Amino acid sequence: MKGERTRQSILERAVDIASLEGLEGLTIGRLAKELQMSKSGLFAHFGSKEDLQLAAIESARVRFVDEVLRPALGAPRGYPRLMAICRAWLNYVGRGVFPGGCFFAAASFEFDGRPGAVRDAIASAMDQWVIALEKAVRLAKEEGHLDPRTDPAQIAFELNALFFGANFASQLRNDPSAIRRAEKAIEQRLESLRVKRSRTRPHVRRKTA
Amino acid sequence: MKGERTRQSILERAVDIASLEGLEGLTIGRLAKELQMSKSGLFAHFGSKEDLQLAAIESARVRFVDEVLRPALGAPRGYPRLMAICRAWLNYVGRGVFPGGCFFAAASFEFDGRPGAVRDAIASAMDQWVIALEKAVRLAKEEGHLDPRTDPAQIAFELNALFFGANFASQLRNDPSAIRRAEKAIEQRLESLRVKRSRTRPHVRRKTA
DNA sequence: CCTACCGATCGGTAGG
DNA sequence: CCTACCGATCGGTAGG
Repeated sequence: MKGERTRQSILERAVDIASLEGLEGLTIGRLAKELQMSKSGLFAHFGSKEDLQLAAIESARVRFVDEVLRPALGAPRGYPRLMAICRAWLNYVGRGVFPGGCFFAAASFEFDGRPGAVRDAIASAMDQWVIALEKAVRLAKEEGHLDPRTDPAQIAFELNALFFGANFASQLRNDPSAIRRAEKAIEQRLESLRVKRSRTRPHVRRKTA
Repeated sequence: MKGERTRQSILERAVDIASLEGLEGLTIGRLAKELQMSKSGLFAHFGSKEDLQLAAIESARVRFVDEVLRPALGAPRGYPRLMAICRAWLNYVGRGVFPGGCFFAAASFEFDGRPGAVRDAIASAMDQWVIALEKAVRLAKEEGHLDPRTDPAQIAFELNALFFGANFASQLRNDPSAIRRAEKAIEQRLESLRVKRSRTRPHVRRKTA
């Protein structure tokens, strides 16, 4: 369908603009002009500005999963996969997957003070991401690569915070050492939890409930 | 002067709105309506919207210093003062110093993709803050409270990242454990650098240049 | 001449 | 996907 191709090209541009200027700064008129379309022609693909924002969030989520998370999930389960996810994230900002840095960091801080469906969609996407991080930590623990006392939710919180810190320093401050600093902090934090010698039975336990 | 009082009350409201809806979401008409003033009456205090935004940033900076940084600087130099700053920051989000969480976190992520004077002012305010954090770490090192190999810029980066992570989790995800998680991460990180026994000469060195 | 506003309106653009 | 529009609101300024 040509309509679907047009819709996808609209959303790709919308996501790029929103990563730079925010989901509210994304206006129909501006988007139409950049795409050399009429406002109403563009708008025929979406019922409202809110629908466009929601579709852009979903489009950004798919791009993030395809470009960052999925490739990293190819690494061996446990510590290597966890580090692969972290390195993939740090790479993703500098690589320009979104031109304005992390779309979701920008969207999270833009909408955390507003109610509504857009905020809920951003919160849901971030929940999925943090849960994916927790899972990677939990698997590393279950593989016997991390200290059994490791709290996956705590470590996921800390990793996510360091990602935000890297995005901030590299986007606002243009600090070329931002990525290295975050990488160093992550390596040191995970190393502090690492179990060096391999256990006889790496799978310590399975969920009982 | 009555004019100055009016200007200050405009800026206080402007800062509160901007912490919730962003510095671009802050509109003259809305601000005037909330203050029960005419737009033009309000506008007489500022030359342009950009001037209003710049004045709001400065007002927010003064509020932050008065409410967060200055009180913490009363703590004894070194490790106690560093921890006081960190605890003051974590307290500041939940205490509602700004109704939408940290004004500067929101502003940083809003403007990191735009050029101009507003972005520059936000970047400058954040530089001052990160430099204050670095100084607190450096003083703790010089007092002999932290490992002499401690890199103040690295630790300031990590602390700031954890603050952003706490703001994110508490504002967007309404996670009641956000502050505790950040506090735990900070305590553990600083504890890992702490020198427990007091030295004979706590002031290890002064800058030679 | 000043300040601190007012009601009304400027040229443009928003979402629809 | 278009032209042709709407009610409203945008940042900003007129005269009084």
